[in-house]
Amino acid sequence: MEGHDQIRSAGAHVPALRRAVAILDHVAASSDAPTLSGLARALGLPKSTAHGLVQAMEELGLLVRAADGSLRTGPHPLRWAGDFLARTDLVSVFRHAIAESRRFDRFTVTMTVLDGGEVVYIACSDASRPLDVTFRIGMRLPAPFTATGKALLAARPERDLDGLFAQGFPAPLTRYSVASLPALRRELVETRERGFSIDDGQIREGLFCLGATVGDHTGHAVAALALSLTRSEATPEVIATLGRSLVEAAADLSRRLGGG
Amino acid sequence: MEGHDQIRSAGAHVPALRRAVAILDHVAASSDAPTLSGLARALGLPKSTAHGLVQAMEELGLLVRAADGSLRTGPHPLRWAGDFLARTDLVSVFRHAIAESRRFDRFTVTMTVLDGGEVVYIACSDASRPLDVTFRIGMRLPAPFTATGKALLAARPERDLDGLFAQGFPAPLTRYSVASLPALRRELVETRERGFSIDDGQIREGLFCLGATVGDHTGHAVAALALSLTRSEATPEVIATLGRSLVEAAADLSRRLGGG
DNA sequence: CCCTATCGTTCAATATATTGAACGGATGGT
DNA sequence: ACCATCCGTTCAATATATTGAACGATAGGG
Repeated sequence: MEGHDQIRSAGAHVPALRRAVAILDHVAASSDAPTLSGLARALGLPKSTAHGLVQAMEELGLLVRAADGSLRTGPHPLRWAGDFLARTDLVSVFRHAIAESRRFDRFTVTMTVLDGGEVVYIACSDASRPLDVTFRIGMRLPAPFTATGKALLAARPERDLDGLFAQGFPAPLTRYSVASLPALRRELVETRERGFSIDDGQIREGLFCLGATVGDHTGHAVAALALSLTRSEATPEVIATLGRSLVEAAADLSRRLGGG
Repeated sequence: MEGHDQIRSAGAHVPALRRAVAILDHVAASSDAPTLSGLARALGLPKSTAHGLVQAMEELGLLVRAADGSLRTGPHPLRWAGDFLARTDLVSVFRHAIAESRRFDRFTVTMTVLDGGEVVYIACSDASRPLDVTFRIGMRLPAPFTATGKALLAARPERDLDGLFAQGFPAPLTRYSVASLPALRRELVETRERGFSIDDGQIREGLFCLGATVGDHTGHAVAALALSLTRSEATPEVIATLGRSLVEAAADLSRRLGGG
């Protein structure tokens, strides 16, 4: 179970906090609202321990309990997520540079940040309708398979990859998903050479995505943009042209964030 | 310090989690990124305890540490906030019913949920520009002073108010802010009679807001809308007309959520 | 240049959290 | 209607987290 090993790993501090995070992750990931006993079972927790945690989490606004006892994520993390988004100013900059400028009107453009070995979606400009940030906030996918994730991982020191995937490489989402850390390393070398990343059907077959990192005032990659098209549209000319445009757009966002 | 009493209250369980939440609240509320020693001091925690908590929170993606040691909120709560927003479907419904329909084009309309004794902003339609959800996500204000907060509190059982403000009534934001729980109760009686709430300069002088609750499929108030205008615009006729429209809009949202 | 103050970090002594066992209640099947 | 199963909850015995004292590093002021 996700996070389960993180709860129990040798030398891990503050187990109550780790368990609470695992509970929230589980509840957020569940399509059906779990009960206290159900999540205790799923996460391998004693019922009385889960009970104490859940009670505290309700008091803190982290979880909400329905009348039938089922549990849902509560409003309190909105405060932290809102601060995270406001602080980095990423979404505002995205809006100005991508969504409102109609720079890539024909394509879906998304922005993500890295969270461990996954990417989290924080902004989206959908070609078919107005800006739809909220739908995507918090959505996550394994970084190795996404264009933004590949761009962000390519910008990280090589040694970081061992730590990010020490507990196992994510299971492939399609038959094109990169299947191992060595194979991912080779892709990242290509990404650095090319200047932008490519996800060719690794998230969904037929979907072709380009990615480029956005740097902050220190130059560090803090987010990445991805542009999506269909595989049939992705001729070498189109890839080169859109890749260049995306890198320029990402550089534009970087400048707006105070980067070089 | 906010949350401080919550950490140490008699019978409080899971102190490590409460402390972690207090740390996140502090970091989210700080305009300057605090250091480990600074937040230990601010929250009355032993440095070694704060150190252990912060290290775990970094590992969990709850906090991010800059090169100079300063701390910021991390990306992980996005997952939970995103689930919370997606699950209730509130923002999507808001978008369709308010933002896209241009129902209240000349006014700012916001939507909040209750989190303890505060409201959290989850959507906003600003008269002067396109939908700007992300700017407001997580922003919070004391519920007693806001139009949405008054509407939500009016929909709660009377006895809940004692619990929500057991640890003290919030300090007024302006000279018009309601100053006590008994006075708030009287306002809520008026709110129920009128069918919508009024914030007359309690958040900011000169700002006049109307509020109405949005119910879910069970009929329970899960969010509230507020419409903002200036005090000079707020003649009795305008108040009556806009109040009615807001209640209708809120009922419309309720129907879209499966309510009566 | 030197000294003081504060930082982040470590670890064994001290303080406290966790949880197994048991309970009453609710639900569903026979 | 009754019984079995599972639920949420409680609490004292058991297991473990917390933290004071100390350290090396860093920064700023004299």
